[in-house]
Amino acid sequence: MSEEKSLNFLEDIIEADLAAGKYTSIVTRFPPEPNGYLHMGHATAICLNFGLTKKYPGYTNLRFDDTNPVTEDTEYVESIKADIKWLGFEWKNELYASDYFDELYNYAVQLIKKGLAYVDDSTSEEIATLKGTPTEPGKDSSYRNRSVEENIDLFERMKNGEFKDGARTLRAKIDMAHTNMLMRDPLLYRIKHAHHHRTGDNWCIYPMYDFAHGQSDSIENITHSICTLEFVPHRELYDWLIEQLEIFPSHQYEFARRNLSYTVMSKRKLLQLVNDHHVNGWDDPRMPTISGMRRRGFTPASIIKFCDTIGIAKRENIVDFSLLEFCLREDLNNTALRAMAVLDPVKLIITNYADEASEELTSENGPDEAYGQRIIPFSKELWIEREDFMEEPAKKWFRLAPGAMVRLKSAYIVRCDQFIKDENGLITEIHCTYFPESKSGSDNSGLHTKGVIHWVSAKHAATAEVRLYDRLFKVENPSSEEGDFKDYINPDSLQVINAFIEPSLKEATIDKRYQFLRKGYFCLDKESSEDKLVFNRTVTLKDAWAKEVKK
RNA sequence: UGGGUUAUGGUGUAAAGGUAGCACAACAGAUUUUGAUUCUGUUUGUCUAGGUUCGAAUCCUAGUAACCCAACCA
Repeated sequence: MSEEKSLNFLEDIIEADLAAGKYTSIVTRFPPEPNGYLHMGHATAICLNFGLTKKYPGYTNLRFDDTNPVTEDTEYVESIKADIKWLGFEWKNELYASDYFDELYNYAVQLIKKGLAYVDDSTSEEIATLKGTPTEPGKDSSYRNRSVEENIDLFERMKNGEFKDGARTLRAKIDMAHTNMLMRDPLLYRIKHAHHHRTGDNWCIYPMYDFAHGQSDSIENITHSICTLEFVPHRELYDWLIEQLEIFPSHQYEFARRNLSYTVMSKRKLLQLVNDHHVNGWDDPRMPTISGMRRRGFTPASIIKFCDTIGIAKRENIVDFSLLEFCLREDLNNTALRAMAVLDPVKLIITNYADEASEELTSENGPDEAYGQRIIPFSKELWIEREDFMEEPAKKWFRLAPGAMVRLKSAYIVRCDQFIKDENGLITEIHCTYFPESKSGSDNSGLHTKGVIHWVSAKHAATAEVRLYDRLFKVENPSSEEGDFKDYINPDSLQVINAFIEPSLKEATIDKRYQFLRKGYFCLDKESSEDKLVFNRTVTLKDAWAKEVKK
């Protein structure tokens, strides 16, 4: 089972570290901020961090980066945990940056005592002005040279709630002329009289990302702290703080976040889609959120396979949506139950079949024999797909057409004798004769058809609402187009129809996936009820005929 | 007039001086009681210009392009 696969750059680093004896096992962490729902981008990070400690000795912590109480909430904590579990990963410890608030405070005092941090009374505007720009150096704040005693006193009073929000900050004392903007006396603590989802009202000062993340990594003995590319400039500060505090040296490594074509992947933009009601909530099946994809019918296996296939690197990228669909179909093809449903019905009447007769036919349930068989009722009047009939057949057409024969899946071969149109030219009935000796499994008719179509017995059919989803955006990269990304929303991303389904589908359950023969993969939606079945289309089947038509 | 990161087919990703490979997509064909699946084959690539070398995606020099950094967000 030793399939040779080349290592990505992080695996290279880890194998080198392990080989050099730097570590005997590794510790990674997945550090979401509990201020929104997880999306496909997070899934890559999850697969990466948890995948690494599956492959190499060690473990992964789940750590909520909850240092900004005004945006964070327990609701998100719960959804994040549920999503990770659903993907099938297990964290070693459930931790919170807020668990370390006392330690972080002490670290800050330590820095002050070393003369490496100071309390600044400047306003946010003043700080911004003094910061300079990427091409111009900044200037020192006039509060930069306060004494250690004064700083200790002020910082303690900040903690005690003596000052209003924004009145003062604690800053590291590094270098206001540094070429790296993040080293120009970065803010370490700010005052926020806000209720925290875990620490309540214990604190009114909260550490900034840079003073919480690396220190939390260190406290947890994280060996490989993996984040996305935009944090590259933070690494210098990350290392500086660890060095000055003389704590466990965690190391930060950065990879390029994955982008998916025809969607957006930033929390901010996803939030807009929800707030402006372009979608129906975070778990709308069109959303690239984990919860949306779950509802849509994606399987954990397909998502993990996708993450694995696209790999990991440091360059800009937009992954083809079709690769995700490929991974999805591959998994679903092997696992989905088969059933028949007619989404756009037209009636087919078998003229030589007895009016009141019906019979029970059998059909395979899945991709192989292990799935067994099920019974499907057959009768004189059937629903078939409107698009499976062509009045004037195109070249290479081998479905139903006047005079043409086609196999009804798992049933009989029929020949179209005539069809009926209404006053608008819409075909309402297709009349066929069937060949009794062509019954599936005992066919001795000698007939042969190239086309096979699905059907549902009209008098036995159940009905269901079916939601057909398409890509959310009309363009590959909505964020890089001119104007607002919302201008590129696909107005036809959701189509709701009513379908006729075979009766066995009334027993469908929400944990199962179904292939509606020739139409795609579907799953029951959470809004489904006994009175009204609702199915989501997860993804269509590949359609070679549709391609033929395009030509 | 700064600093950092990155450039390999349409897309993603390998190749640590020695045959540019894999997957998706596209195209062609075979099989098929799902125009699905499966199978076979084909097309397409090393950012540019120089240099080193028997040999360069890889090393050197000079360019070019894209992305990130001036939130009391993470």
